[in-house]
Amino acid sequence: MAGDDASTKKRLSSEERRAQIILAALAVFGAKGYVGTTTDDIARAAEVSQPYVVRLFGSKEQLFLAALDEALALLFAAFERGVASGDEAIEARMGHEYIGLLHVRGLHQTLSHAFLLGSHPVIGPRARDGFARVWEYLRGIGFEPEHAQEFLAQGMLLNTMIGLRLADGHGEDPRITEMFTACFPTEKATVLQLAPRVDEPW
Amino acid sequence: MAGDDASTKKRLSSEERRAQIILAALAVFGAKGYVGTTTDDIARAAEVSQPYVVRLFGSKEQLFLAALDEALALLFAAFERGVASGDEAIEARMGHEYIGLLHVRGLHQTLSHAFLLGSHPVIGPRARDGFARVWEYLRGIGFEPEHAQEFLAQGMLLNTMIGLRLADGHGEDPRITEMFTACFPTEKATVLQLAPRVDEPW
DNA sequence: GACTGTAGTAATCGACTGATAACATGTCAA
DNA sequence: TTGACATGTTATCAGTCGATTACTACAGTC
Repeated sequence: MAGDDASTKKRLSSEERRAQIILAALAVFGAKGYVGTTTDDIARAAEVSQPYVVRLFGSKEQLFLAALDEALALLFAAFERGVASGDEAIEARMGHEYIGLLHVRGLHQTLSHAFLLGSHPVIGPRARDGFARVWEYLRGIGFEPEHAQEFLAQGMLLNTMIGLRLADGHGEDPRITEMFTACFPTEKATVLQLAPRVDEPW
Repeated sequence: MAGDDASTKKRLSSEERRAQIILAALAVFGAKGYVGTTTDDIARAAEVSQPYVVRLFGSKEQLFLAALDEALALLFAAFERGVASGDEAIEARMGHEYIGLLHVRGLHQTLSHAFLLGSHPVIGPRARDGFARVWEYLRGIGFEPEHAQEFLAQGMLLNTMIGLRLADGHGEDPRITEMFTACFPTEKATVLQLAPRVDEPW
């Protein structure tokens, strides 16, 4: 009951601090987008000063790239777990792992934002490569093109529902309730529990 | 060969001007996002002054809502055409119409951006309602929940590929080429021809 | 052919934001 | 202990942007 509360200012190694800031950046970039997020937003979320965020990563752009890399690394790690785990069909296992990534606040939405930045001279190429690597991975573990396409499509639909904060309409709007039931016949409770809500600051 | 070039400044009714600015807004908002777009960007695209854009719509936020409404209206009009037209399976007809909307520059991406603004106090609710209305429409014309979900998922995947400017990688990156072939077995040429490119200003 | 309402612009401003510079503080080896 | 480097902050600035104000000019009407 003492020692590690918010008021305790502890010095971290730059590596630890970078990792912490990247997680904060995923949450904020996910909620507000690349342009809509200020470096000060992220600094507050990570409980450091704004100039320190800029200095650790060089620029807001570089920070976003670091957050994108982290999101993709976590995504591939989840896929690996899906491949390794047992029982069900592989599509179902991978789907479960993808939903489980909702534990990482803002991950799906940061990916979505990156995927909408195709025109950006720096972020665009990186985002395209990340997406192509996902395709490559799915094909590599044996997905036929049609299955890879179907898996990606379902993933993009989940991303959209998360980014829209649709979970807030579940139980209020019958159309949305029906949608959740149709989209997540077995995982609905999990998604509703893990999905970010509109009233969250990020 | 005379009279209607760019240098000819013609006076329009406010209704006509609004319609013109909304089309410009779809293109620019689609390419740069809500926050990333300035009212001056849209004003230049529509060849009017920046203050006039603000005055006609009240605020940038209201302008985005108008652009979102227009995108949804065009979407439902396309769906109506898909329902009415002949021959193929209804899913295929609707899909063709959705791809045909690529003629409206920025439409798919503006929708995608709106769908990522779920946390926005004003835009979020409108975007959720728009999405729910799409679901409602699909169900209303006879789509079973599973088919509606599949149709939406494929649409979100198309949106993602467009927003990523993936078409630029076709022919260069074999992974991307394969993806297009898998995702658009019959419509690939159309999509590649109509898809916006990275080098477009918007 | 002046009157009047609508279309449209130029000038400007306050708030915000990413980045830089200068400074402060903690930690660890010798 | 002390130096020296890495961690971290305060102060500040130059550029940008949405919005407001004040002004101009065109078109139809009586």
